[in-house]
Amino acid sequence: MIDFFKDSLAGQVDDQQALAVGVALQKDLLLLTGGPGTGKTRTIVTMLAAHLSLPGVRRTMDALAAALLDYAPIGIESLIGERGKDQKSLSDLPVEAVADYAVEDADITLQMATKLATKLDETGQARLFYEEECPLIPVLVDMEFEGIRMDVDSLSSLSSYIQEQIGGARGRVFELAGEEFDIDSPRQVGHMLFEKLQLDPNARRTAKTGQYQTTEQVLQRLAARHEIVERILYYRTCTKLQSVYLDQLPNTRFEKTGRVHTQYEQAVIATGRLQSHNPNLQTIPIRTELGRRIREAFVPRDQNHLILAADYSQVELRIAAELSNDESLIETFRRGEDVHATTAMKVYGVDADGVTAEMRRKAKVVNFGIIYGISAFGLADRLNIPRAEGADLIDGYLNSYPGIREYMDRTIAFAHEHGFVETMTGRRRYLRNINSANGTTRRSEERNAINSPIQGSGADLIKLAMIRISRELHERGMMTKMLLQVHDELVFDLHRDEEREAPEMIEQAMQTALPFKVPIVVETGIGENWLEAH
DNA sequence: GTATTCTGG
DNA sequence: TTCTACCAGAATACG
Repeated sequence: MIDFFKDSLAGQVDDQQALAVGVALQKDLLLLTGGPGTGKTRTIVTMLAAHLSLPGVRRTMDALAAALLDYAPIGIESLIGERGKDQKSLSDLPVEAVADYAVEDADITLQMATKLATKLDETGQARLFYEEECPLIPVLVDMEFEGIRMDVDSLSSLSSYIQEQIGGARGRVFELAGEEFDIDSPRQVGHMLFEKLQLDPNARRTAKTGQYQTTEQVLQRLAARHEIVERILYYRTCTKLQSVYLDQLPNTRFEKTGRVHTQYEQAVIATGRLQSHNPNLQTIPIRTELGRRIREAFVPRDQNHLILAADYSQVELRIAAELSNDESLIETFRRGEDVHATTAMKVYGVDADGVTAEMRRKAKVVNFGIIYGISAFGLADRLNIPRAEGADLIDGYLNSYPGIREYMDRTIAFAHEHGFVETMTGRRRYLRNINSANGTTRRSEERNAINSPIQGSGADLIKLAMIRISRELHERGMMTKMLLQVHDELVFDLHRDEEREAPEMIEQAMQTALPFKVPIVVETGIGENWLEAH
C-alpha cells in the first residue's frame, strides 16, 4: 500500500507522508463504494477486482487493457524514455506533453472498471468483492499505519548470546571435521558429511543440480550417527536467527514511532490469504525455544496497553469438516475432543487409553497431509515409514472419515469440469493445468483443488472477522488497536481498561464471521509481549 | 538470476 | 515407472 502511493507521488514524499495520503485516499474511495443493488456509486478498485476475476493477468494497466479492452495504451516510455539512468520523470515534462497520456489513463481505468464489475457479477464474486475485499482495505491501512512497537534492546542482548553460540558451534564442527570449511555452503556441508565422513552411502541429491541434500529433514535422520550433524543443525538455527531476525529486523523499525510497520498485500496470493512484507511479520519464529525469544521484542505501545493474541484453533481441519460434511469429523469437534488423538484411535483401531504419543504424532501429520491432498509416498517420506504403511494410514483415514473421501472426489470432479474451485464465499481459484496430459502436473493441480477451498475459506473467515472487529472497535469508541494478522491469528494492542470487553468481542466476531455447523474455537492470550500472549 | 535452505501458517 | 503435500518471504551461495 505504501509503495503504491509512494510511486504515484513520484518520490516526492517519505513513507510517513505516503501512508497518510494512502489513508485519506483509500477512505474517500471507500465512501463511494456501495454493494450491488444499493443504488450507490460503485467504485471499483481495479487491482483487487482484477485479482479476483482475472488472476492470471499481470496487474499493470498495459496487461489489463490488453486483456479487457484489447487495447494498447500510450506507453510511458514514449514520454520519458526507456528504463535506465537516462529515464526522465513525468514532472520534467510540460503539462501539455503529459495531457493525452494522463487523460487516457483515467479513461482506460474507467472502461476497465466497468468490464470488471460485470465480470465480478458473472462469476458470482460481487459480494466477495464489495463486502469482503473492499471493506478490508481501510482496515489494512489502519494496521499498517499503527505498526507494532519493537524493543530493540531485547533483540540486541539476544544477538550477543547467539553470536557466542555460533562461535562455539563453529569451533566444535571444525574440531569434529578435522578441518575448516564453509558451514554456510550446503555444497561443502554435503561434501563433508557424505564424501569425507561417509554418513550415508545412499544420500539423496537435489533435483536441479545434483548436490547432496542437506535439509533439516535429511540431517535430523543422520543426527544419531555423528555429533557433527547436530552441531551443524544448531549452527544453522543460530545463523538463521542472527541474519534474519537479529541483524535485519531491528532496521525495519520506523524511528519516528519506534514501531514496525509491515505492509500487507491483498491481491497476490492465489488462495486469498494476505501477504506481509517489509518486514514479513508472518514468519517470526515460534517453534524452537531460542527462536521464540524473538517474540519477546514485540511489545505494547505504552504502559496503558498489553499484547492480545487471538488465534483460531485447528481452523483448516474444522473447515475440512464443514466442507465435507463428514459426520464423524464434525462429531469429534462438537464433542470438543482432541482431533489428533481421535484420529489415532480410528486409524490404529485402539481405544483412548491405547493411543501412544507416537500414534498421535503420526495421526497429526496425516491430518495435515489430508488438507494438502497428500500421497502415500509423501506421507511415508515425512513420517520416515515404509510406503505401504503410509498407504495403510491414508486408507484407514479415508475409511474413518468417508465424507472426506467424497469431498476430495467431488472437488476434483468439479475442478475437471469447470476449471476452477471456490471457497465458502465463492472466491475462485482457476486451475489451468487441471486437465494436463502430464500426470505429475495434473496431480499437483488436483492437490491445489483440494487445498484451495480449505485454505481460502480460512482466509475469508479471518478477513470478514477483521472487518467486523475494526467496525466494533470504532463504533464502541474503544482504544484497543488491531495490529497484525498471521493467517489464523490476530494481534492487538489491548488497552488495559478493555481487558474484559475487547477479548470477548474479538472472540465472538472471529467465531461468527461466517456461518458454521462445526464449532469454531478461538483461543486468546494476554501478556507483556507477543510471546507471553500465547 | 537460480538454487538451496529456513522461517511461518 | 515416476514423482511426489498446500500457501508464502527472505538470506545466502554460486555461476
